[in-house]
Amino acid sequence: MKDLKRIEIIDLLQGRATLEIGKEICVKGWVRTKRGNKSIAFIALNDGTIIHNIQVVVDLSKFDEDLIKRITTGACIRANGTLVESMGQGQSVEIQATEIEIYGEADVDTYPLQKKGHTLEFLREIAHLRPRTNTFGAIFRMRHAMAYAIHKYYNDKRFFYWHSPLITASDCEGAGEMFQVTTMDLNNIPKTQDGKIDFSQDFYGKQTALTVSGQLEGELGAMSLGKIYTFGPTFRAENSNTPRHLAEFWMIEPEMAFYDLNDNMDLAEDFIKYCVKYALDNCKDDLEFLQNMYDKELIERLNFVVENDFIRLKYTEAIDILLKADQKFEFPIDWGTDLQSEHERYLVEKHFKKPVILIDYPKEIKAFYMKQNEDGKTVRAMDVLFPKIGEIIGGSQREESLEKLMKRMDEMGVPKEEMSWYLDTRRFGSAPHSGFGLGFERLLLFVTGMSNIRDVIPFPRTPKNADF
RNA sequence: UCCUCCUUAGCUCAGUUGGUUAGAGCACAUGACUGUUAAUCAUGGGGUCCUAGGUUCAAGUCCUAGAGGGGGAGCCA
Repeated sequence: MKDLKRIEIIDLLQGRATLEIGKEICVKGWVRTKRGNKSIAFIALNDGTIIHNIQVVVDLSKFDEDLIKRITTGACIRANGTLVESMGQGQSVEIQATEIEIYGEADVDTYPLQKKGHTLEFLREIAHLRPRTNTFGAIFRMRHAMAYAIHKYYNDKRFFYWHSPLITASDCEGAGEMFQVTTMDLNNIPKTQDGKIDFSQDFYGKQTALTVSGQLEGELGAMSLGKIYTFGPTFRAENSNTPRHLAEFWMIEPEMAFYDLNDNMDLAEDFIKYCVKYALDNCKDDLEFLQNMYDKELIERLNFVVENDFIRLKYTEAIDILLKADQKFEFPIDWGTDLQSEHERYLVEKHFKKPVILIDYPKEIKAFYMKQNEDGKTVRAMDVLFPKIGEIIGGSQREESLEKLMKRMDEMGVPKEEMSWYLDTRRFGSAPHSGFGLGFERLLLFVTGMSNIRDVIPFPRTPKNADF
């Protein structure tokens, strides 16, 4: 078989390569469908570079019958052939095959992917094969594009990519049950004399767990490099079984010195709009597919978010709106308690019909590190609420006063001794600063139009599921 | 974790009041067709009715428990 340099299908279909009709080329990829009759076969070939397939046309009189028979849905092949203008509808160019090699067959009786008709639930059970479908190809290409857009956005704004540790010994990073990390023999756990677990014999010499947030270490970066962001995996051991929660997810956490809450909101809004705009500009084919298959208003909704300002609203004002709302809620509206999902949805989807940034929450329902307002009752927190997915960002201006911060830690029972490294930021050269966390998969839910977070990460980790 | 719904062929689903041999579409196999687009047409093979108990002359169908999954809620990103 002639040794030709492989051309990626995206280059064939989008004309990025210098190609001419009549030239002999080579493509490699996985067979999506094969159809035809006694004398001719059409193979739809996909190599993952783009959602569209290249059509390989096979004149059966020129090929061994057994070879063609072994080319089935899912098989991987290499094909040499002449690039020609298509005689059929549906594609502009196709390949008239001259030689075909099968890299790997896919047994028709056991290969689980078919030409049609799979539910997202079924595909979740074969997560190792689902990237070969149109849907998950589109989603994971977009996942990459969003990750790239995030790095580009912050790099262009002179933020530094900062690596907070994934293993941590502080158990007060924020809300959330933690996954313990240990090298101790669980069948023979060392005990101290008073019968407690002796963590001094563990790998780090103390009790450790996977991080639930890189924020506290992120603040150390901001108080030195000025503007940083983290972008890495985050672990929460909560028994959450919802379409919006994962036990292992990715989070982006920018942290900025000299930013007050307004600067923080400006950044959050600009950042999300940039990412959505990036998807619109760079993922057109994948977006159109997802729109056709899953969400008829997807592109319209993305454009709407890019073009319209987010509503900015104080918690207290939100309570007033909800109290006057012409709608019955299951849960009572009461100043001082956190808003329920139904309340957030009312504000975002019914009242404003726009993304909403809620600020100045009661201090009792927010974390210890948030800057206290002068009213003594609220803190400079902000939650960005999106239609369908709810909270996509949570953040705040941080309390920079050592005295106020320590007082709040005492009130909330946060141990100051273990946190002395954190308090040093306030002890030495403290400064106003702010930051937030954006759930990467929740952003992906929004830009892909998917409705279950397990479908926007290759191998979802949830309670009772760590397959693959 | 709570509420609720679901589990029947490889996949998606139907299955009447508890009653004979559990059906369809797609997929697959064979055949037909010189250009298909989820190709079409004909024929054919294919079942632990989620699991374990129970009620009954008789259970895919009713009851109990369990497992897995969906949706909603809580926790949050």
